[in-house]
Amino acid sequence: MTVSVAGDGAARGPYKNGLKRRREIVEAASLVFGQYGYHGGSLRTIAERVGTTPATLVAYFTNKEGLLVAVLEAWRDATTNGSTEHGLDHFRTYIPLRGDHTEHRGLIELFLTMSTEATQPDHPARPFIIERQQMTIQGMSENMVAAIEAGQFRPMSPTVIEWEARLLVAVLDGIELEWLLDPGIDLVGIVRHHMDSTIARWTGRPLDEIAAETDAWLASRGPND
Amino acid sequence: MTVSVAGDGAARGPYKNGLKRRREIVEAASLVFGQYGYHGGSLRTIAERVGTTPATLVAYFTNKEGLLVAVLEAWRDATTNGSTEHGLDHFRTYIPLRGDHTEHRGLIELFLTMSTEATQPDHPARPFIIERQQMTIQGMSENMVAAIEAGQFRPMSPTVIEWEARLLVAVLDGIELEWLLDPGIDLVGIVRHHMDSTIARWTGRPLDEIAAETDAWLASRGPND
DNA sequence: GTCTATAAATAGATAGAC
DNA sequence: GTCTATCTATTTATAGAC
Repeated sequence: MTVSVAGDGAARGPYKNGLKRRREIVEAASLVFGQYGYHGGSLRTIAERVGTTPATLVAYFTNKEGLLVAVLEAWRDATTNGSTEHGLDHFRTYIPLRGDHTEHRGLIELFLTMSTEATQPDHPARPFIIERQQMTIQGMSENMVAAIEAGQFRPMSPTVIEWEARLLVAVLDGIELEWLLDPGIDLVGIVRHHMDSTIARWTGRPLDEIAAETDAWLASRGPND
Repeated sequence: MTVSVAGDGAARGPYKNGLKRRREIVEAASLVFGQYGYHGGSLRTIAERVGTTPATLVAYFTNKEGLLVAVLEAWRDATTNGSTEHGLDHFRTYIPLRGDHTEHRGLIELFLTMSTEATQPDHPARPFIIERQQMTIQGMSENMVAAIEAGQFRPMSPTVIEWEARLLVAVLDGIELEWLLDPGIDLVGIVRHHMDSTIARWTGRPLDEIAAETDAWLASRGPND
């Protein structure tokens, strides 16, 4: 039923040009779905931006839902936090991540639009969004446990660990919504302030000490990293 | 241009039954717009739920956008934090507020759906959402300043005050999105934990002390308040 | 592989009867 | 004040030519 494509693509035979076209369509659809939502974004609008017709889109992705699935898979591949940092430093990786995101406003719009729509039980993006959310919370929780066991964080109960992870997800999602509504705010500054405050609270160490460490950490990974 | 109605309504003359009908329509429209968004929610769907026709809706509200405006005004009147608490205790009022909200899921869906859509420059709900957001942040900032001047909170720079207010808004919005995606989470417990942690951080006092004060504060306003 | 043409359903809005 | 009927535009999806 679903057309699985992302990941194989060795550009052989008739797919040589098709794959490039496919990426163009997915990119345009990503912007349109992010702007107008799944129902509000029409195949017509997407086709016009690529310079083709709705019929061609259907020929590629079977139907509108198939196109949405391709968009979500591309979004996941582009936004997964692939950091190799563990324990305390893992949480610092969320600071430069926001900087990257501001350069791709479309990806943030897509994420928030799909998340809000996925609130409805029968929305096609719902399983995707829910799984993604759980993965993020699980990753945060594991890194908190690792930091506690390494003596970096003060001990916390499993309930508090889950609450803290959910609160961090809430902050990151909520502040991006605020940024979309008012791009003038200092997104990276705010997130950095929050991560430093939170790490100070989790470690029980003074804020200025944590902030100095974050400075060093940011400098060590270089401006272009 | 806008049809101002909410608030006067002394039920005189031909408006006697009309006002009741009007409220029914606004309530149904609130649910539909919250579920499917502004573009995705059709006048037909709303009319069916009220047991009438799209033509009647237009007769009441001129057009679809007029109906949306009425919905947003009703939502504002129903969700404004009307607490008379100032300074530190003002921030505790956000805890029982979430409990009230979970009983009206439709209002939360409407708020998040409209906020996400209002991200688009030409969305009819945009001015409304932006003003509301600014009012909330301003109210929080003022209460933080009051608490600092009263010696309840440690001093903070204006920049940090604004950042902290924006972060609190982010948490409250983000955690409601998580609750919509998974209503099984303990929304009130998580918000209470966050408010206690935040107040402890702002005051510089130990968490258990703040938590005990919150217990007393919650008990003093009674279970039905 | 991509197009034109079109089917079938649904959208917001209007006209006019009662 | 509320309805039926209808207009015009737009939606997703299909059929078939090239």
